[in-house]
Amino acid sequence: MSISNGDDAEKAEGPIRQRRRAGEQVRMTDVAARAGVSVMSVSRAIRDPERVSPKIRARVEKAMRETGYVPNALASSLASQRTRIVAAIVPFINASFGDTIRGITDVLHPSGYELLIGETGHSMQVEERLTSAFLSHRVDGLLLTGHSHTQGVRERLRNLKVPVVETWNLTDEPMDQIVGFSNYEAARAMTRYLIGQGRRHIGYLGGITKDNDRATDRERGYIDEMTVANLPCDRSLRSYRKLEFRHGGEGCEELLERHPDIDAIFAASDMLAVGALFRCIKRGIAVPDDIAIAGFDDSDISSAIHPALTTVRVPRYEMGSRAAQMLLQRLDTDEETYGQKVVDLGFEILIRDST
Amino acid sequence: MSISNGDDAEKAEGPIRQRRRAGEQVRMTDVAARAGVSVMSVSRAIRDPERVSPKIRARVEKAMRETGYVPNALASSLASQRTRIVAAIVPFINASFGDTIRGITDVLHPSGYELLIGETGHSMQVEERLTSAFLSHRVDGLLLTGHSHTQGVRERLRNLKVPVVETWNLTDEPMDQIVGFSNYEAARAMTRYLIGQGRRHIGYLGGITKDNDRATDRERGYIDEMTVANLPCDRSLRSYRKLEFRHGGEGCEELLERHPDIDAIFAASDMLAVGALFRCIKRGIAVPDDIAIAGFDDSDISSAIHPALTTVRVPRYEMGSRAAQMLLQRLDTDEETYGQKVVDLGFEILIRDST
DNA sequence: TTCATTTCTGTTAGCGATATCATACGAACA
DNA sequence: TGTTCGTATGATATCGCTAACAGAAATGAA
Repeated sequence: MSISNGDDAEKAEGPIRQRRRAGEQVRMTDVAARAGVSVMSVSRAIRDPERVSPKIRARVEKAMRETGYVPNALASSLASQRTRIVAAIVPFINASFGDTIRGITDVLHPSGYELLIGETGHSMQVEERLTSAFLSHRVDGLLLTGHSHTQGVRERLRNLKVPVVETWNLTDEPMDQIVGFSNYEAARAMTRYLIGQGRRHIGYLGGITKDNDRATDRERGYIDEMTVANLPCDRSLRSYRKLEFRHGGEGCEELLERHPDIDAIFAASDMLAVGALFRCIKRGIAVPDDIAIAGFDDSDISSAIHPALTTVRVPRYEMGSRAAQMLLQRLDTDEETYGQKVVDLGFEILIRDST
Repeated sequence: MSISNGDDAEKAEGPIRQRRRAGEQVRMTDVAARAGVSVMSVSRAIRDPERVSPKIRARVEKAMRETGYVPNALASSLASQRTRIVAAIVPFINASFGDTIRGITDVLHPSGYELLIGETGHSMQVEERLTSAFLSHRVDGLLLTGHSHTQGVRERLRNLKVPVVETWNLTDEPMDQIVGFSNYEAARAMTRYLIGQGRRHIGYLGGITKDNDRATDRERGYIDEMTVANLPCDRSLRSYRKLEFRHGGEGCEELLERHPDIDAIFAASDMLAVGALFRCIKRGIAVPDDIAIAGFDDSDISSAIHPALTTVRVPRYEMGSRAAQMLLQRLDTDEETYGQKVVDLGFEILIRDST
């Protein structure tokens, strides 16, 4: 029997491996040591303070303060299999979706969730890339805009069983749950209103419909209502543009050139409507006397301009907050307690001076 | 020496513990088994395909496809000590900061980074909360708006040694790095221009300065330039509002009431400027003949309205893309290769019809 | 007081990847 | 053909935390 000496002991331990560690990072172990308790007590003191004695809680809090401990959410998520992160994918980060995002965060933050935001630029390909990235990060839930997605997105979400809430439109067959309003019915309602005002030659100024179910449904609404009223709505009466002011002006010109006798323009976005309205004014066309102009979205500007814009109010903020609520209900309760699959928050036609 | 038998072995293993595992989640081990290689080969095939033989690469890719493997970024981040996530904190998600965010993601995404976005609503308290949350998630870098932050934020960032780039303003003493333009000089330049146009009674319509260095600096710029020119700029000539259209109208009324002889309004945001402009038109005040109106930001609408708005163009998109580049340069190179601490992207006075 | 419960606290084994080192395998050269 | 060196692959020990269980302490009932 040999008495092991220093050398042997070292050999027995094998080669010394040094692993890169973040600078001065304080771990839970360090806090535990300092507080003279086990790591589990620290973990509990942070996550569920009610379940440790006041004495331990106090010592842990002191130790955390003294060490400047910042919990590592990665390790926590890996061990607990939940990240407390929700991802939202929107076509564009602008004032409209900004309201929706605000609705989402106003609900998520108080519950301790963070929000990852992705912007597709209206491309389904990008949406698919973003989805994959977010799933890699193991988000607890996903909020999507609209109900048209690639097959790849659908499969991946189904496989990983991530709760999904779609927003900004309705459909009978959501991937999971959907909350919004009927873009189709809203467009029909506005078209019907314009017709009711005696307008007969109504042009449509819409968003680009590729990869965009909201734009598609709004256009369908316009076409269907015009068709029912036996009024013309052929391709020459419709112009598709990106949703920016200057494109509203351009689209307006295009319609006027093709149909000088047009007596109304229904724009599927306030940006386009305002662009068109300014263009009409600049060209000396009276709004609403010569041409009525209606928008969609009730953005800030629509009530500030002169004449104030007739438009569709949509529940931008509510779609976000409600979607987040629906998600949280499923994440924070143990069973899969579904609410309704489809939540219709409605819309409202706001009649102002431009029609 | 005892030979261990089955029983002993079982005893040594202790009680069997079942741990909750996510549903059908495929792990790297599963892919490795299916491909008949080690996990490290799978890891390398994913992260650095050049370093495995084409044969292994092909087998791994096949196995990944067949199993529908989705890499777990949490585990990866925990082991590698990098998340490939960058966080950005903005005061508000609107079109302006939307451009900046687009600049950021356009740079981050191609490099495989994701973006976490936080919105403060112009509250430093919220900024502090968000910072803590993001640090918990061990973001690799942080992009902040402006250079005024709470002491808590500064300490935490210093302790954890997270690279930070501030944006949308300049200062000689950034926390780390800063990229933007001088809000102060821009406001001075615009004020100087208005004075040069012969305006003498210039009102200021600014953002709320609490917790907002950009708003503060713009106001300082206006005041300093007016003072140098020996013109009045006392408190009664200044109105502070939230940056929305309707507040522009209200602010305009307030200034007109207090100073009916005002001959120019310098608004620290296009929203306010446009609101003021519309209000003037509605009240029959000629712009620019009776009152000149200047804005700040060159937002979309400023060139669409009539008369087109004189404003300050600021590098919204570039501030985002450049900030992200500066961050990536430090994250993706091994040494701490700093570029400049302060990057001035400049601004531009756009003279249009409203002045 | 004694025993059965309930409440707290601690021990241990992962969570799913990557870093590090060890080893096997060829190619290149003498 | 044997040796050397560089590259491709594999084994294993973490990363920092929490779930699950076990044991200790406190509480209550008899």
